[in-house]
Amino acid sequence: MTEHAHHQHNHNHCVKTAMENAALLCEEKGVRLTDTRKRVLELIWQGHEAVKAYDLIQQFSDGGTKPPTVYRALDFLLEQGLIHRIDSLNAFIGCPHPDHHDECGLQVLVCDECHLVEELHTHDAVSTIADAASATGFKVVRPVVEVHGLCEKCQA
Amino acid sequence: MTEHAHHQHNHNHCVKTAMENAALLCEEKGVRLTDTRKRVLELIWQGHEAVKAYDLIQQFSDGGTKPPTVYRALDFLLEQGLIHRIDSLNAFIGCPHPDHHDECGLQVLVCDECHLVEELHTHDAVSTIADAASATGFKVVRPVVEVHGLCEKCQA
DNA sequence: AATGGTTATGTTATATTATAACGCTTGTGT
DNA sequence: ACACAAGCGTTATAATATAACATAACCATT
Repeated sequence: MTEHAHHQHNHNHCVKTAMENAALLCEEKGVRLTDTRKRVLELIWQGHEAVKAYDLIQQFSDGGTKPPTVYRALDFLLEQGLIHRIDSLNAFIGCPHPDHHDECGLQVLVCDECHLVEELHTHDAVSTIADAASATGFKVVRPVVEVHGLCEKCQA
Repeated sequence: MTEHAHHQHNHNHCVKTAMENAALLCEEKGVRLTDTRKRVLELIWQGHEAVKAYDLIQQFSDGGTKPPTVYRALDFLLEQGLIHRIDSLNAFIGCPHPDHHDECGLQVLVCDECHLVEELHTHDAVSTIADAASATGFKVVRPVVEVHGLCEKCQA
């Protein structure tokens, strides 16, 4: 059984857990999880698919929420490690375990069909790459692995 | 000695080789390396740093070259494997070995200071990740590794 | 509860990156 | 020469993201 059985799960539980973790983490760090930030995080957690910034903006029911507001919230959430940015999609995804910050960088499987994103934590792989990098004199700061392909569902 | 001694090398040679390889490859594949495409490839090969699309556009001395022209050339060069797109930078880099298409996906070291990009080919790492991916039922199509950090020069 | 500093948000404008759509030109095979 | 496909020019616009400055909310200290 993998960490994420996406097929058939009570997603409300995912959202609830994520929001609780976020609240705790911000409490601990002494940073403020304001309404806007909370709202953006909730919207991102509507599913396990990566979400685009302008989709978030449109989902604000008030209709008056402007790009900078949302981008600022996204920046905050990124800084706190509550979400990740998927560069190859220009999109954002909730982090399921914002508490332990990752030594092995960000590793994600990205479905090209449905944009489902699942995290990996293959520590071996990244240390192999880090070694290769160091061998060339490069100082590794932030390894990112984005594996594109098809999720189980979309392999129909 | 690594593949790229960036510090002190005759870069004209890099460009020349790249252009020759490109010509050969296109010949072989029966696709046309037109003037625009050649020009864009040359401009990208002005250095080993990733180059932004709009910088390319501005570097066309005629001044009349418009975005679609350059983006079409970039699309062509990407399709032929003559360049790579660095998602985390929205930028492009020449591929030093467009002839053998890579089973281990794209792996690059990206300097956050100077945007120097160097390719890796750590086959092990990617197979480790691919295994982990397969274990979750994911079908890997295109693994991408972008390691951010500091190149030798920029570690001052 | 007033004061003042810091943090967060609102607002307007604009920068940056990329593509759609359409018509013309050029190349290629017959 | 002809027809078809591929490439390019041109205009407009979509999609993504940030700068700059004004206002408001928070909160620590008086």
